[in-house]
Amino acid sequence: MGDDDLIRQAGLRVTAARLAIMQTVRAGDHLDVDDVHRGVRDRVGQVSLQAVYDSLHALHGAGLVRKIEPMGSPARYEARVGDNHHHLVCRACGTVTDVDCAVGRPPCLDPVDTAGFVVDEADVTFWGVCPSCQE
Amino acid sequence: MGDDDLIRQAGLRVTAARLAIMQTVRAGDHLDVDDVHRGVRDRVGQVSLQAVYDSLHALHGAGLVRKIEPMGSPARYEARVGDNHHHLVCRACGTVTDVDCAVGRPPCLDPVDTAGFVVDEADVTFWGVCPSCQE
DNA sequence: TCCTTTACTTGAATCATTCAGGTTTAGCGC
DNA sequence: GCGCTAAACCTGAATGATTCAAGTAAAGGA
Repeated sequence: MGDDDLIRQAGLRVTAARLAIMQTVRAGDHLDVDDVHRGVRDRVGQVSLQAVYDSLHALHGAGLVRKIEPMGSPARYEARVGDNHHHLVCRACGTVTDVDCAVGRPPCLDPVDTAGFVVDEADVTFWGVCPSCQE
Repeated sequence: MGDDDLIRQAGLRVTAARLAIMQTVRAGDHLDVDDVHRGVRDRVGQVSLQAVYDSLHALHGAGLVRKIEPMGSPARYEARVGDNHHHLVCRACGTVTDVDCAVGRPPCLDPVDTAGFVVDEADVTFWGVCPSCQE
């Protein structure tokens, strides 16, 4: 299924900007809003930053992109959705790397005591230093 | 050991503001900077907001307070440090609740493939709806 | 008690993100 | 294909947590 169908199926209108956002996010690696903006303009010409914010918000709401917000840095977006993967963030350079979960299945998805909460998402971030920053 | 010793031992100077911050954070429950500021002023009178920022930064760097930043909301601080506990955040009201980890020991602290990262912290946030917001 | 370093103060700046209002356009019904 | 309406997009300004800057005060070792 193409991006246009995915977008339409989510009840959103298909526009050149949104298709370009999907392509950019999919091709990139944990891009921030400016990265996405740049990628979109490379593909379809002038698009306002606000349109990128708005579209990312809509696409995120539809579950087509995932948003992560490592502490202290701007929001980043990725196209890998639905699976239960987590992130390694380098304290030195800020690089974000995907990592599958330790436990085979959603690991911490079931904390022993949920205190009555209805939990629908687990957001796991590992902090450390990446190989190239260890020197 | 009292807060003054903890602070001194971390190589920081002991001031009324910092003692008040420790007390406030310990007495409170995932307070944001304004909450801390208010609590500090209640204890020792006028203290600037920037002093609170600065001291929280220093105390956090020393490992005396923990900082959490749920996506989309201002930073919050808590006094429970060193143990491996995580957080439940309510999507509706933003309440933060402590939760011990599913696995007995640091759970996701060892993702199968660390991609060469030296991991020193795992930050786990569960998103859901709290009991009182479920109505 | 003195001195140096650290903490604190006031005031302004930064920057990601959001809000506001007006204009364009996707995509449905005719 | 034509027109309509809501959604998407635009420009421009505001917000708000956080940080920076430069000067003043005070902690704590000599």
